[in-house]
Amino acid sequence: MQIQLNYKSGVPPYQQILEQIKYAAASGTLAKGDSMPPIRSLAEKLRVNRNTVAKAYALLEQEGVIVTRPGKPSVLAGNQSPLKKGVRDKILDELIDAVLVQAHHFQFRPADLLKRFQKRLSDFGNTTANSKNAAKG
Amino acid sequence: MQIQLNYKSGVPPYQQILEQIKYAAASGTLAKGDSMPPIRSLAEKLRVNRNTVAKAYALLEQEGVIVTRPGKPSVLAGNQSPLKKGVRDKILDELIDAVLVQAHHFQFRPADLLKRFQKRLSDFGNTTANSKNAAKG
Amino acid sequence: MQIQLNYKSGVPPYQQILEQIKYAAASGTLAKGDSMPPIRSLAEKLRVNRNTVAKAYALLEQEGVIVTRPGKPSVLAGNQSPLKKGVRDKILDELIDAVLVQAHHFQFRPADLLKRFQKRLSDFGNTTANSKNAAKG
Amino acid sequence: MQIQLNYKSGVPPYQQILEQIKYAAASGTLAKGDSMPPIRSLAEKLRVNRNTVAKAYALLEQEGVIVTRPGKPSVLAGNQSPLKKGVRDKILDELIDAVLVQAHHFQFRPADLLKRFQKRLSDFGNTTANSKNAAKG
DNA sequence: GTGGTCTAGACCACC
DNA sequence: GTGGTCTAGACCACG
Repeated sequence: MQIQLNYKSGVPPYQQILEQIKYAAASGTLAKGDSMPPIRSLAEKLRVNRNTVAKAYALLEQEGVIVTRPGKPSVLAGNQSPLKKGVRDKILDELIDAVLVQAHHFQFRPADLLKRFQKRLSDFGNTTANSKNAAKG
Repeated sequence: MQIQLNYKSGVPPYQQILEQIKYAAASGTLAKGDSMPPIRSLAEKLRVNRNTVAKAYALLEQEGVIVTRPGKPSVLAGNQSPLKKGVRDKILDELIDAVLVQAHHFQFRPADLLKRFQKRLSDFGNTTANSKNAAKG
Repeated sequence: MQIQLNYKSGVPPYQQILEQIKYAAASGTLAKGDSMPPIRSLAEKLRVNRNTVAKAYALLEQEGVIVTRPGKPSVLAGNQSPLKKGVRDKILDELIDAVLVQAHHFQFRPADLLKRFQKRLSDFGNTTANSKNAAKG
Repeated sequence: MQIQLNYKSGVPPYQQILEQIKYAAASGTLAKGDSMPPIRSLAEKLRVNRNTVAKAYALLEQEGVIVTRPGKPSVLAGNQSPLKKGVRDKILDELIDAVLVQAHHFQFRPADLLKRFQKRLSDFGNTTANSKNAAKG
C-alpha cells in the first residue's frame, strides 16, 4: 500500500492516512482479512510519530473499517461498500484539476506537463512494483 | 467568481480561498488586470473573518497571482511565478503523485489514467480559451 | 540572538524580527541546523503578541530561511532561496538603489562609496567566517 | 533630487518622502532658498497620490524644514543642522548591511555582488546626471 | 512542549 | 472606500 503525505496541504497527517487507507479498502487494494502494516513500521516509513498513525487506526476501528486486537496485527474488516465508479472518478478529477491549475499558473506548456506526468507515472509503476516485495520482505 | 468553503475537509479556509482563486485565475474566469473582490466583502460573503481572506490575498501576492497596494483594489497579475524552476517542479510532482497514489488505490490501469489525464488536460485548455467569450456573453 | 524592536521607525515589528533573524543567519550568529527560539518565548521576550512572531516565522519559512513543522522546534535551513534569479536580482537592486540614493543625498563621491562598500563587504565576510568560532568560544 | 520609494519596506510612503527630503536638506543636496518640486509633479513622478506628498510637505513645514506659501513654490528654510559625518556613515552602513545580508541569503559570491554594485553605481550616475536637467526643464 | 489557524475588534495609511 | 498590521484569546494537531 502506498501512502503519500503532503505537509503543506493543511490536512492533518492522521486524516490523510485515514482517508488513504479507506480509499485503499474501498477500491480493493486491500481485501477483507488482509493484515494492516504495523503501526510502528508505518510510522517509521512515513517519518511520523507513532501516535499519529495510532490515531488514524483508532478512528478506522471506530468506523468499523479495521479490527484491532492487542498483540495481533490489525486486519481489514469485511463488507467495505466500494465507492461507485462515479464517485471515484470525481475524486480523481479533482486531484487532476489541482495539477492542471498549478501547471497553468507555472506556465507549463501542455505538452511538457503531459511528458512530466508520463515520466512520473512510469517511475511510480516501478517503485510500487518493488515496494510490494519490500513490504512483504 | 464562485467560492465554496468546505469545513469538513480539514483544509484551512484561507487555503481553500487561495486555491479557488488560483483556479479561477487559471481557468480564465478571472482575466489579467481584473480587480479582485475587496477583502471585506469577500469575507462577509463567505462568512469568515476579514483576516482569513487577508491571509489568502497575502499569499496570492507572494505567489505572484495578484498585486495588492494599500488603498487600491487588488488586481490579477500576469501569471508569473517568482519561484525557481526546481521548486516549481517539486510542487507539481507532489500534486501529480497524489493523483498517482489515488489512482493506484482505485486500481486504475496506467493507460486508463493517462487517457483520463489527457482528456482533462485538453478540456481545460478549451475552457481557458473559451472563457473569455463566455465571460463576455 | 539579540533582537531590538524600534517602534518609531514605522517598520512593522514582524518585519524587524524577520530582518534581524535573517541578519543573524547571514552573519553566522545562527548556524545551519540550529533550532530557533520558540515563537511563544520570543514573543514574550519582545513583548509582542505571539501572532506577530508567528507571522515573521511563516515568512522566514517561505523565503527558505527556516523550516517549521508543527510539534517540532523550527530549525535554520541551509540557505537556499526558492526564488527565481530574476526576482532575486530585482530585490537586491532595490536595496542597492536605496544605498545609492542615500549616498547621493549625502554627497558621497562614487569612489568613496565604492570603497566603503568594499570595506563593509570584506568585514562581513570575515565576520561570517569567524562567527562559528566566536559562537563556540 | 532623487527619491526612491520602497513599497515592501513597510515604511509608509509619506514617511519615506519626508525622510529623504530631510536627508537631502541636511546633506546639502538642497540649499537654503532652493524651491522644492511642486506637489503635483512630484506625486506624478513617484506615481503616488498628491495627498501623500502633501502630507509629507505639511509635516516638513511643521518641522520647519520648508516654508510653504499658497500660490508660490515651497522653499527650503535656512539653518539646517547638517548631520554629523558619524551619523551619516551609520545610516549608510545600515543600508549597505541590508544589501550584504540579502546577498548572502541569495548566496551571491562577493565578487559578483561587487560587480553588480559597481554596475548599478555607474548606471545611477548617468541617470542622475540627466535627471537634473530633466527636473529643471 | 511545539507551530498553525481562526475570531473579534482596533488602528493606520492610502486613494 | 481600499489593503496592512497588531492584540487578545481560543482551539487544534503533533511530539
